[in-house]
Amino acid sequence: MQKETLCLGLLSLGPRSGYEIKQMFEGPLSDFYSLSFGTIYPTLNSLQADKYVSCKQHSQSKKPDKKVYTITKKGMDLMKDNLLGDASSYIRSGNFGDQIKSEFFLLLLFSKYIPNETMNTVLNERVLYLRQKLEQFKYDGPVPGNLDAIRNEKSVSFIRGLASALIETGLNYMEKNRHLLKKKIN
Amino acid sequence: MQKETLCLGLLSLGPRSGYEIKQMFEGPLSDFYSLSFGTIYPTLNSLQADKYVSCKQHSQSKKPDKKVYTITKKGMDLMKDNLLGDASSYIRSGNFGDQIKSEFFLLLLFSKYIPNETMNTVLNERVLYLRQKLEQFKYDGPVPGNLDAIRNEKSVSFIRGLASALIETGLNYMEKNRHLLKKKIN
DNA sequence: GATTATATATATCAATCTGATATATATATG
DNA sequence: CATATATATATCAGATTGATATATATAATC
Repeated sequence: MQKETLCLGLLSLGPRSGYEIKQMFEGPLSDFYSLSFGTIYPTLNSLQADKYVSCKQHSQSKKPDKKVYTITKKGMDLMKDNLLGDASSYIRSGNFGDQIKSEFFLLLLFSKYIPNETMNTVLNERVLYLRQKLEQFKYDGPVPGNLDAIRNEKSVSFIRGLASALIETGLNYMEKNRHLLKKKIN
Repeated sequence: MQKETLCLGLLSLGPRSGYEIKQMFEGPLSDFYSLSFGTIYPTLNSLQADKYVSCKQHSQSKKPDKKVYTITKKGMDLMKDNLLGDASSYIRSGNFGDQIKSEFFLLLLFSKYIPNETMNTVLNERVLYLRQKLEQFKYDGPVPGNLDAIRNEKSVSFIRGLASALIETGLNYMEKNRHLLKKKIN
């Protein structure tokens, strides 16, 4: 999916600044996708130049102006067109997997060259992290204002349910099978 | 993990060409990590220049020479040092998650702007893909020669078991809950 | 039998993206 | 009172990808 479509999609949930879009990537979207500031800000500028979004500058005494972007009708149209195109490309591509870079799995793969105590800590920290993630996905209380819209999306309940189920399976598997990883060669 | 450490780690399983390393990323490693030719070839050249690997040129009548790299003692030492450093960094970083870019989840997220029939195909193809993946992870028969070594790593049985469990959970969840995604706004 | 597609094999590079840094201030923490 | 973190935008060197070039063998399709 193009960065433009993704930014428009997030702005379709309500007006937002670049900083707040980044917060969505760091927060609820962090397990599925991310873009850096170096991509977000130039993308918003180019979307504004082409009238896909409008921008209101909120001067905040002494802090840099907060630029709040609102998606336009033209922007909504482009977003829908692009999403349909992206879905069709996804289907045609034959590539239905996700792009993953997992430091954790690389460490597992080469674990025989890593001291047992170190690998133990790696596994313990991963388990702790997953437990935290599980809580996050199950948590149903209030969230900060700028993250509220995404939380209320219907598709997001489906995704959160899926993520919770996957993490629970992962945790159970690791508890039952981590003894298989003992013993290093060197 | 640095690309150098990763390439050395794969060469520690046995001598290999750059092309064969790429095949590992396309095959058994594809769900955990990947590097492109544009990264692999220059990395191997620099590892060779610094004597971390040696290289034997197998001239094959009319095809480009196959350059088979073998990890040296110096290379094994660097690999182990780096792996220990990487594991320690992983622990200290506080960042225990994986880096993921999932076109599928983005399409789910914005599914209300995508026609029902299109999303249906997206979900069907994803399910088909996951069923295939599951078979792959459970398959215990013979694999092509250059992929044999990684298959026989102890840690890989742990990883394959985990992956199978996760995919099964994902498939079950999607079967039971995909009805929740029906109905689009537009 | 001819053509097309796929596999083997390395190499290079424009375009893209990230991670770091710069700038400036407010607020929380120790 | 000093330090760290959060808000907020912007930029860019360096790293990475995805595409392309080169060359041939083999398998599939027509």
